[in-house]
Amino acid sequence: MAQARQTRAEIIERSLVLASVAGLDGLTIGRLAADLGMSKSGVLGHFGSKEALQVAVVEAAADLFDREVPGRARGADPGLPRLVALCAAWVDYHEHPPLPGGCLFTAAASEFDDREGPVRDTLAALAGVWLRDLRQHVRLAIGAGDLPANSDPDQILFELTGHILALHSALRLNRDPTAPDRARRAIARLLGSDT
Amino acid sequence: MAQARQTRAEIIERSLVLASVAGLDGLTIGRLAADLGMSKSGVLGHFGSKEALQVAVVEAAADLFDREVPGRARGADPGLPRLVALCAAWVDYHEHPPLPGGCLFTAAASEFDDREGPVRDTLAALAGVWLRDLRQHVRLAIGAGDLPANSDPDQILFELTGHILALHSALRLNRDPTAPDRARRAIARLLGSDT
DNA sequence: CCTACCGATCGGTAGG
DNA sequence: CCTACCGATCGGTAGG
Repeated sequence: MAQARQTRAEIIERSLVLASVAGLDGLTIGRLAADLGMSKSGVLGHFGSKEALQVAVVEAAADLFDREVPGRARGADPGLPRLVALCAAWVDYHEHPPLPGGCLFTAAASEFDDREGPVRDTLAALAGVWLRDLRQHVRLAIGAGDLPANSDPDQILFELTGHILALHSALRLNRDPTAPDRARRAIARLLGSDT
Repeated sequence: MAQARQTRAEIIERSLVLASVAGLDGLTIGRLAADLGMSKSGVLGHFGSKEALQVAVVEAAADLFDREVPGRARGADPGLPRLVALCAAWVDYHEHPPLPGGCLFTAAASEFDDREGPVRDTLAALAGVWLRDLRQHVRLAIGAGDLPANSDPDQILFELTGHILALHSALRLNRDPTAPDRARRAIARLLGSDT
């Protein structure tokens, strides 16, 4: 039914908001049902279990990320220009998060990194896809001479993710408004475009 | 009573282990009581509320961090040598965490960064103390000519915490054994001691 | 999608 | 520190 799909989309949308603030565990069927004016079993019927709901929420967060970050950099040429555009969109996404609790990925990764199961596996797989995308443009940039020939792509990715994680932490824990500019400066230095 | 203090210490010790894996919310009075062979009210009596227990656990995690990181760098001279020693101990602490779930601070900060209340306040205050300590040695290093005179101490701290957060993420989510060396390399480059 | 319900567990309290 | 208990809420199921 189209109606069922619509209801499912509404559940996911609300789940993204709740989970971004309270975490994927803090997201409860009861709270979700109350917010949506549904019964608990009505909510659960769309997913089967809380764990399946959590996986669906993580996948929806990935779709959101794809729209907000790669989606906004798609116009830039492959290689360094695309890498720079991706990083700019990535910082913007943290500076102006589409969800009230900020990047659901960053929070969920920290929440599930010590557990086993499908939620953790989904998070790790999606992070892998994103890093592979970035790595490709790092390699193209090196090949084009836009990054030093002796650059280590994985070292660049390591430091890049660090700058983003520092941004997330400085914004949310320290509420430091200078963090986005610090992240942009760090990234510019890393990618050699600070000249 | 000395016995009461001893019991409290045992509760905290067990709490550190449980919370490092399950988070400060995943830490429950019932599980704690069962593990310790106590009643729930016996556990709760030492703290008054779960929130007070969470604050006590965060403070105990700070004591642990102090022993493991600043405590091991205390022999190095103030300024760049101390800064380098602090960073080396910081990476070691993540590579060989004293708790099974890794740095409880990093996990708890992410868990509580969107909430209000004493747990969040305690976490933010302790992070502030640690950054102030680091900042002092960055400044001394600049004053001594061991870091460029035009260095921005807070930018260095931002990038430093990023490298550590990237280390935490790479170790725990990606289970990447090369992460500690990547963190050391990134830090060496940041502090100019990679020559 | 609903009502009605399950056993388990939550944080916390009363009273000793 | 205990027993005994509270109301609330958890994820989930039966049956429609």
